[in-house]
Amino acid sequence: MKTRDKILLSSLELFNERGERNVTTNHIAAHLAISPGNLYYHFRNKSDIIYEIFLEYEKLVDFYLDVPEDRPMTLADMTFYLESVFDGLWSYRFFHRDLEYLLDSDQRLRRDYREFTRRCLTSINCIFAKLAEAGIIEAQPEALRAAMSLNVWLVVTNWMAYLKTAHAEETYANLTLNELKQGIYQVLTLELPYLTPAYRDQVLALREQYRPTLSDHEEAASELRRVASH
Amino acid sequence: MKTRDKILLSSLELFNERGERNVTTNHIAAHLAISPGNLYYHFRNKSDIIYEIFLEYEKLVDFYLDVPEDRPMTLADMTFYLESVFDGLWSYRFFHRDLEYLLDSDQRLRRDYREFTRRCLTSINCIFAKLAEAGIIEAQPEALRAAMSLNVWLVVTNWMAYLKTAHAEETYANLTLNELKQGIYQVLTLELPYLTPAYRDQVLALREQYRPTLSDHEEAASELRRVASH
DNA sequence: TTATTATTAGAGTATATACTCTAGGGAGTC
DNA sequence: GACTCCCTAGAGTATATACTCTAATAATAA
Repeated sequence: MKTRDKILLSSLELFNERGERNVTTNHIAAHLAISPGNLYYHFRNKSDIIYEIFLEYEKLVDFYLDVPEDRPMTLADMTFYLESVFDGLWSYRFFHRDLEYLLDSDQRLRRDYREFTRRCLTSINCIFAKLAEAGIIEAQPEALRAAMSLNVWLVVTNWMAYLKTAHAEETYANLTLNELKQGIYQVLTLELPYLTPAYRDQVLALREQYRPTLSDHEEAASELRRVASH
Repeated sequence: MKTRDKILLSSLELFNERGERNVTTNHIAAHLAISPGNLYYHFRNKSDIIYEIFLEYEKLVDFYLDVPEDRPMTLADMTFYLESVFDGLWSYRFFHRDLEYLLDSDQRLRRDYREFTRRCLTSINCIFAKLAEAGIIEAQPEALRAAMSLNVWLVVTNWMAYLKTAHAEETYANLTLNELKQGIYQVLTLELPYLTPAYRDQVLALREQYRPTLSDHEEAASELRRVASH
């Protein structure tokens, strides 16, 4: 693998683990066992690394949220959207953590992120529209659909912060993808009142699969203790 | 005013304006025209300043969200809760911005904040229960009410970040309290499907008062241009 | 082979940041 | 006056951080 790509990969890994604020360019270089000079040969500065990582993230989510198909939407599609979005969030989880600072230090990123948000909101809106067409949820006036979409966005992008600040017992490090996906339960809660009788039970069953349990966290905790005892 | 209080006040002001990450203890001292030594005479470190500010924030929100009354809840009460919570969020807006980092650097704060979140969620839950008792919203099973409360929390605590990252055209500095309160529109959107016919129209009218308009932002932008042209 | 270009090492630097230390001023008390 | 206690100034420090510079090495083209 090219050094440039290794830098991006390691940066993402370290950012996710420790938070962007706690990871310096020197850390990244040391982690790769390369010199700082080498890192700066490939990237002008830290912002450039972050920006490129954002572009990957953006591409991934844009790909996931693409709503091209002429066929009606199914529950499986909706599940796929939800799962994918939370996968993306997990893979680039450092990003939303320090978002405001990142956008303040890089105007390109601010501009691009704003457009990214706009596209995501449009996609969510579109998904709701197609869910209504498919008879899964009741059709709603455009204004309400827009407000609902925004609420979905808010819940999705804030779910991880909630887990890390309010839920995690020890440090946030032992957050798992499974716990993160319990955000799907919250998103489906938003849809609940709009479901058509024909699909209500199916969606309720789907939602039940993501119901938060204590077990995930307990597993993580006992795993930690196990590891620590060695 | 005592120096100690001045430090807390200035810190809050600077944190809110520029973000905690961009405000050093030296900045705070300089802003007050006191020496760093003086600042460190009153506070052991930066974390202690932040912690004390959090205690104020906590006290304020606990006060706002108190649900003591034996009398049934009214729409006016609900409006008060919503307005107050967003006022609090505004006054201490730096806090949620850097929340994760702050909690990572101060275990006391992490513990207290977790309890704080729990209390807030309980209050929201309680408010929903009393709204149902008062016949403003339909009664819901406990599990659903809990999930709804959590969604309200997620929307409320993430609304500002959304505005600052996705909405603001220039730097986030020109965010206004008015814009922030449009978050109430989003919260009421969550309640919409659960409203009883008796109150539906009233709540819709209330919600309409917080409908996002472009005007707030345009005003802020034109104000900026006016100021800049001098 | 030679010339050129791409990559890398690693020492080094300017700046910032959180925080310390010593000396002393001012106000009240004996 | 002398003593004490609270408060303050301000120079200073250890460390970290983003980033630079030069020289050398590997890869490639002529």
